[in-house]
Amino acid sequence: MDKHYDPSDIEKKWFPHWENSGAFKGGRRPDAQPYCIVIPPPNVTGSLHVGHALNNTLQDVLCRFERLRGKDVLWQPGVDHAGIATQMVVERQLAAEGLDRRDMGREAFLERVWKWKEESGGTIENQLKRLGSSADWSRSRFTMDEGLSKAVVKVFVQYHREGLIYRDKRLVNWDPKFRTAISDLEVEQREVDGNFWHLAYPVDGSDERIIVATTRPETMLGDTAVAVHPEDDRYRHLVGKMVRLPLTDRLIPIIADEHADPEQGSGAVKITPAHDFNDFEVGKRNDLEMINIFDQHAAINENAPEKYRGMSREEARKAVVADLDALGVLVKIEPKRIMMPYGDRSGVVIEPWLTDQWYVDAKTLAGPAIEAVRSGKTKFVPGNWEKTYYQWMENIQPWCISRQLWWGHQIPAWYGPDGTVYVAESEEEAQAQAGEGVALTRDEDVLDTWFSSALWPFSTLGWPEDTPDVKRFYPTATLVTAFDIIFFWVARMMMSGLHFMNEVPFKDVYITSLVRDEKGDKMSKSKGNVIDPLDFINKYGADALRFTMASLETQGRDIKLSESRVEGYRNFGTKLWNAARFCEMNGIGGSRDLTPPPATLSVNRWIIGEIGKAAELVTKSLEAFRFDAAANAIYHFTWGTFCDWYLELIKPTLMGKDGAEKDETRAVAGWVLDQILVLLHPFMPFITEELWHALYEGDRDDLIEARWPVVRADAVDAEADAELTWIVDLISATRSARSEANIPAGAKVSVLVQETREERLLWLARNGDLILRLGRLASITPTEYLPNKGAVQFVMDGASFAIPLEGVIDLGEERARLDKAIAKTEKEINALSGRLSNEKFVANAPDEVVAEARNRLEQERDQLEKLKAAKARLG
RNA sequence: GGGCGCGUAGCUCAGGGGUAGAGCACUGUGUUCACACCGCAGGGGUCGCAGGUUCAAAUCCUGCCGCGCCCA
Repeated sequence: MDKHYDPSDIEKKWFPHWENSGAFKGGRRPDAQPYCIVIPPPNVTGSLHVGHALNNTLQDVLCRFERLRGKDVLWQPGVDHAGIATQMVVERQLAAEGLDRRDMGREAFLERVWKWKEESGGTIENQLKRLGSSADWSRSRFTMDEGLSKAVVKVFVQYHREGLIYRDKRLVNWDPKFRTAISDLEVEQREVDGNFWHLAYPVDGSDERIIVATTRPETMLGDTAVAVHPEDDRYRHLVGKMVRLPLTDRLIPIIADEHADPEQGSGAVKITPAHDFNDFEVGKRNDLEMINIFDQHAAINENAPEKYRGMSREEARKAVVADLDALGVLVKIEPKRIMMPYGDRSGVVIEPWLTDQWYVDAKTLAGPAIEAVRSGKTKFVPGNWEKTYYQWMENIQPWCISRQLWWGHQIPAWYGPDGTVYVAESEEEAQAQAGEGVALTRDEDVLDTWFSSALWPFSTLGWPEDTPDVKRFYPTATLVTAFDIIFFWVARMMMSGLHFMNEVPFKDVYITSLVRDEKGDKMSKSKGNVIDPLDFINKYGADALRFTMASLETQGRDIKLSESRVEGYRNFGTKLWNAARFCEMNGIGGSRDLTPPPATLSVNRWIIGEIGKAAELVTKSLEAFRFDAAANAIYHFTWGTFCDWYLELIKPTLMGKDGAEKDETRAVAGWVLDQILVLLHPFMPFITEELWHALYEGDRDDLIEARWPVVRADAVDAEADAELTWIVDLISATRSARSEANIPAGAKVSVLVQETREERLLWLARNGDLILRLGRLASITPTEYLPNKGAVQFVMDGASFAIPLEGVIDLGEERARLDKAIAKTEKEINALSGRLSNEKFVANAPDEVVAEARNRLEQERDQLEKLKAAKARLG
C-alpha cells in the first residue's frame, strides 16, 4: 500500500470497474427481495449542486446498504427534459447565431434541441458518477424517450376519456417572457414595494364619485364593474347604478358582492375579471363582461382605447396614471408593500390571462392519494411532512398542464374545422373518430414537464408495456427527495401511480434536509455563496464529501455545510488508510469468514463484541433513515475504538514471537477490519473497496457485493468486556495522573497498586505488558502499603494507585489535585444520597434505578474514602 | 392569518423523564517503528425564559421571547 492516501486515484479506478462488472445492475438476484429507488430526475440542463450531492449520497447509501444485505437492488437513474429550461438554453444559443425558432420552424428547432441534448445533456449524469452513485446507468431513462413518451400519451388519453383531463377557458398564470401558461406552483409570490392608487370614478347621472383603490391602475382599462359589500350602508344607494369609466366610453355597473372588504381602503373595489383571479370569480358570480386588454406579451391590445395600444404594462401604467391625474380622477397615491407573482424561471411578473388551456382534475385524483398516506401505505420520513402534504392536497386546484412551448410532449389532441376536439393516441385514431375527410389540426402545445415526471416510478420501468421490471420493482421502496418538490412531484406521482397502477409508487418518502452555506444562508447564484460539490470532491475526495453529507443529515434540521467538516472526514479516510497499512505491515489480511474467528484472548473477544455493537447501531440507524447516527457509529468505532485502543493493545502481541496468540490476533484484527470496511462502504465506497482488495491475499469478490456483517451486540462477551473496560480505564487514569502531575512524557515511572481482589490481580498479571506499554510505565506492582509521601496518587475502580516520585512532585499541587477529585466525589455522593433519602423516590422509581443509585453511592463512598486516605498519606 | 420547525460547550449539531454528549475550535504536551490529515491529557454548558405535571424535567405540558421555512 502507498504511504499516502490519495482519493482521486482510487476513485478513478473503482467506478469504471464496478460499472463494467455489472455490480450496479438491477435484477441480478432473482431470488432475493427487490429493492428499488427511482432517482429524482435532474433537469437535462442541470449540473451538480449540493442538493443533488446530498440527495444522491443518501440514495447511494441506501442502495449500497441494501445490496450488501443481499437484496436485488435497482437504483433507476435518468433525467427529465425540463421543457422551459431547455428551450431557453437552446433559444439563447440560436439568438447568439442571430436565429429565431419561429423562423426555423418547429421540426428544425426540435432537431436542434435533440442535438444539444446529445452533446451536453450527459453532464449531470457524469457528475453523479463522480460522487460514486451506484445507479444502474445502463437503464438511464429520459422523459422524452420513446417509451416514456408513449406512457405520457396513454395517460393523457385515458385521463381524458375518464373526464379527468379537460379543456377550459379560465385565467391562467401567463408568463409574458416565455409566452406560455405555467402552473400555480411555478409562480413565486414576492413582497415588493408598490402603491395603492386611489381613483375616484364618477357615478353616472349623479355628482357622486366612488373611490376605488388598486395596485394595478393600468388594468382599469379592463374594468367591468365596481363592487361594494352588500351590507355596506355607505354604498347601498349606489348599487345598481352605473359608473362612467374614465379614459373609456364604457358604463359599468356598481354591484354588491362579498368580495368587497368594507375594512379595506374605501370599501369599494374595481373589478377586472379578465386580469385578476379574485375578480374573475366575482365576474362569474355576477355575469360580468370579461375584457382582455393584454396580448401575449402583456402589452395593451385592441380592446383598449387606441392611445394605449401596443404599450407594455409598465408604459401603460405611466400613461394611465398621468391621464387619470389630468382628469382629476387620481386622488391619492399610497405607498404599500404588496405581493406580486413572479415566474420562477423567467423572473418576470406573471399576468393572469384568459386563455384556453388543458387541465387535470387534481381534486378527484387527490382523494386516493390522501387516503394512501392516511392509511400508512406510504409513509413520510420525518413524519411531520405528511401534514404539509395533506394541507396542499386538500386544497388542491385544477392543474394547468398545457404549455405554449415546442420542447416537450405534444398534446395528443386534434381539432376539426368546427373546433371539435379529438383526443387519441395517434393521428389515425383521431381521424377515425372525426371521420374520413375531416381536416384535422394538432394542438400545438406541449405538456408540463411534471406531467411526465409524475409517471416516473412506472414509466421508467417499462410501463405501459407489461414488463417483468414493472411487476418486480413497482411499488418502489423509497423515494429520497427535498421538501420543495412534495407538491410538484411527490403528490403527482402518488396520484398517477394510484390511478394507473392501483398501488402507491413508493412505501417511504424520505425528505432530505436543505443544504445551506456555513452561515446558514440559502445558497443562490445571486448571493454568490454557491458551493460546487465537485470542488470538494477534487480537493478531498468523493468519500469525504459523502461522509460529510451523511453525518450532517439529521431529521428536521437544515444542513450548514462547511469546508472544515469535509476536511475532517478526509482525515478520517487517512486515518483508516494508515490503520490498514499498519495491519498490512503486520501480516493482517482480509478474512474469509462472515462469522468471527475463534478467539481466546480477552482483547480479541472484546473487540468482536465492540464491532457487534457498532454493526447493530449502524444497521438500526440506517433502517430508521438516521444517516447521522449510522455515520457517527462507524466513525467512532473505527477511530475511537479500533485505532485508538485495539490496535494499540495488540501491538505487543504482533511485535512478539510467532505463535497461536499472534495468529489468533491477526485473524481477529483482519476480520474486524473487514467488518469496518463493509459497514463503512455505503458511506465511503471508494476507499473501502480499495482496502478490501489491498488487504487480501489473492483475489476476492468486490466489496460492493460482499455481505453485511452478521454479528450484533449479542456478540459481547461480558467477561472480556469487564476486563478490557478495566484495562482501558486504568491506562486512561494513569495517563491522566502523569499528565496532571507534569511527569514528562518520556519518563518511565513505576506504579504501586493496593489491590487484593483476585480477578483484578489476574487481569493485572495477564495484561501487565500492555499496561506498561500504553501507560509508559517501568513497572506496576501490587503492594500492601502505599508510600507515605512523595507519590502521585489516584483512585480507580475501588483501588488506590501511587507513582512514587520522591522529591520531584509538588506537594501543594498534588494536594490540590486530590482535593478536586474529593470535591467532585462528594458532590456525587450528596446528589445520590439526597435522592435515596427521599422515600418517594425509593417507593416510586423503578427498582433497577434505585439499585443503580445505591450501587453508585457505595462506589462513590469507597472512592471518597480512598481519596482521603491518599491525601492523608501526603502528610 | 393558517401550518411546520428550531433555540444544548466558542462554532456546527446529537440526545429526548433517572451520571449532560460528539466533531471542529481552544489550552498543555509529544515519548520506538500505521498515522502531525497524528498521539496523549485538559478547560469549557443555570440545555432561550417563566410556570406546571412528576419521587425525578435539558427531555413531557402551557405560556412567553428570539430565529427560520411553507401556504394564503
